[in-house]
This record gives sequence, C-alpha cells and structure tokens, in this order.
Amino acid sequence: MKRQTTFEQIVEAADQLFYQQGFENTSFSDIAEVVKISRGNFYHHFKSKNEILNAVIKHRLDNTRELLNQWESENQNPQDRVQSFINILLMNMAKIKKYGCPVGTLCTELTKLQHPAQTDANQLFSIFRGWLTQQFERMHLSQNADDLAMHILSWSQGVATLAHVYQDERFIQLEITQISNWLKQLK
Amino acid sequence: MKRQTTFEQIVEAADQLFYQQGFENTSFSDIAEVVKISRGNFYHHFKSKNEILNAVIKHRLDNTRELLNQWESENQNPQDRVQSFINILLMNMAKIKKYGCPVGTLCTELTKLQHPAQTDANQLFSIFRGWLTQQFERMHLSQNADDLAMHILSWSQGVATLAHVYQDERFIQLEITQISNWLKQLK
DNA sequence: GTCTATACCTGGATAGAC
DNA sequence: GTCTATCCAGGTATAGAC
Repeated sequence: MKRQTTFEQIVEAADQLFYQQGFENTSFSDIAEVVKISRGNFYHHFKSKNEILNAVIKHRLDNTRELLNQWESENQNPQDRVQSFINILLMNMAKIKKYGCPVGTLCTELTKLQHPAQTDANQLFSIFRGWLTQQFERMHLSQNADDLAMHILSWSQGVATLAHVYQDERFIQLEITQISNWLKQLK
Repeated sequence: MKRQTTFEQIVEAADQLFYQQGFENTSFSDIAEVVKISRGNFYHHFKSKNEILNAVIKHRLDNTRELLNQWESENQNPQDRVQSFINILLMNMAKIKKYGCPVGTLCTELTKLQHPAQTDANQLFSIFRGWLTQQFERMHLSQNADDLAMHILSWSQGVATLAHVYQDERFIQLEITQISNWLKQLK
C-alpha cells in the first residue's frame, strides 16, 4: 500500500472534517491534529484555507466522476444506472444519518457564506444532474429529462436532510422504496 | 404602532441575520449594526450568544404556531390546510431562492455544530410534522399519516435546497404543481 | 439601559530556524 | 519539508462609567 503524501493526507482529512463539522467550523488545529503536523506546516502546501477547500472540492469531483464511470460500466440499462444513484442513500445510510448529504450540506453552507468557491462546489451537484439527465434521455421519456433529474436529486436531498435532523434511518429506507417505485413507473 | 423594545429588536434582527448568513457566521457586530446599539449592550439583555439563539428559536416557534392557527381558521378541509403548507413555497419563493428554508438550514447547521440548541430547533420541524400528521389523519388515509407528513416535509425541503443552490425559482414552481397533484390524488 | 474600554481567546497567516 | 515563534484580526465576554 502506497504511502500518502502530506498534501494528500491534508486533503483527505479536510474532506472528512468539512463533511462532519462543516467548513467554517473546521480549524487548522482540527486538521493538524488528524494529520499530525504543526499548523505552520500547512502553508508549505497551501496558500490559504480556501485553497484547501478548492483541493477538497477537486478531490470530490474526481471521486464522483470515477463513481459515475463505475456505474456506467456495471449497468447498460439507464434505469439500472439511476437505481445505482438511489442506492447511495442505502449504502451511505449511517453517514447520512450522522452528517447529512456531503454535497448538499457543503453547497448550502458555501451559498450562505457567499463563498467564492460556491460555483465550484455546485459542480458536485451538476455532475450528478447532467449524468442523470443523460440516463433519462436514453429512457425516451416524454417529460423533460433535466426536470426528472432535478426531481430525483431534490428528492434524495430532502430525504438526507430530514434523516440527518431526525437521526432516522427508517425514514431513509421508506423513501428509498418510494423513489424506486417512482423510477419503475416512469413512462 | 407600538415601538419595539431593544430586546425585541435584537431578536428580530438576529432572526433575520441567522437566516440570511447562518448562525455561526453572524457576529455581535453584525446585529449591533442593524439594531444600532453597541456590542457591550447585548449583555444587559442576554447572557451569551446562545441565549440570543434560544430567544430566536422561541420567537420562531411562536410565529409558527400562530401561522398554523391561521391556516386552521381559514380552512376547514384538511386537504386545503395541507395546501396552505405547500403554498409557503410559493409565498416565500424569493427568500427561499436567496437563503433556502429557514428551518432546514438552521437545523442542519446546528446539527453539524453539535449545538446544544439542536433539539429545540428541531421543534420547528416537529410542529409542522405533528400538524401535518393531524391533517392526514382527518383525511382517513390508509397509509401512516406520520409517514405522509414526513414525505411532504422532506419533499419541500429538497425543493428549497436545490432552489437555493441553483438560485432557481422556476424549479420551485414546477415542483409545487407536482406536490399539489400528489396531494389531490392521495387516497 | 446604554456606552466605552478592555480582557481574553481562537483562528488564519507569516518569518525564519532547522 | 517540518518545526517554533509570533503577529494580527475578529469574536465573545466583562467591568465599570455615565
């Protein structure tokens, strides 16, 4: 197993902490504690905290693209592919309950902060949005494929938010069933 | 028109700012600027920032209860009452686009911060949840009324989140139509 | 009840030794 | 490449005059 560089370790740790505690609420001390480096050392790798955020977003974008490629290679049928999307609610249930949706909570926070990285972060949504739109287009649906993509995106978003606030896994499971049924009945 | 006390002015201003900028990101200076008092003066009215937050939550809870009472007096039919709930997406469209849902964004932030006021804030959701459950019960639906309440709550939550992130009012309008149709078809 | 002054702390950022 | 020391800004909170 290849050893991670300090740069990668920082990005990895920041990624987790931004997700678990929020961006603003995560300090250099928090990250330093995880990576086990001194605070001053950050500035050898990054110019500012915002640059760490940028690296984290880039890291997540890369991971997301990889995930979508995997779903595409695993399933030929667009409907099955969309089902893969729904299944992340199931796969990440424990984390969603604890910390909410990593995309939604980050984008919402940055939007409230009027943060310059806002548009970059929104790409995290847009990658899914575009990909879902493609799948719906291949299903030859009468409705606007982009509207369907937004619909399922916001549906999962609402589920994650409520599951997070109420710390309720059962609710996630209930809604997953409904989203799947909605998908099957699409014509 | 009765003049507001300083206490009320602080709560009112904090309420707005917490919504627009987030709780953590709002400083005493920000509030002081709006109310036009000095920073030191806060501590005559509140022991800490958390106490301001508590007052804001209480303020919102009172307003919410009043709103529900109003909906009840305006509509006898439970279905029409639920429609009133859906309509807040329409009425507050501009603000939702700009700042998201006031309940959802606050609760999500406090949950991430592991803030002690977390459970109090969740009451803001629970008031709606309980009230919606009552309405669905009166509609004599075969499904669990609480599940339906959670469903519509999370639906509106997802819509608010995506509309906020994408600054998209058209999407809100599209989804409102769908929620209304869902409500009408409930059996 | 409101103000000014100030204490105290934390967090981001810099300089420079090793 | 990593450390320590340090600076500076800002945020919460306190003391005490008016």
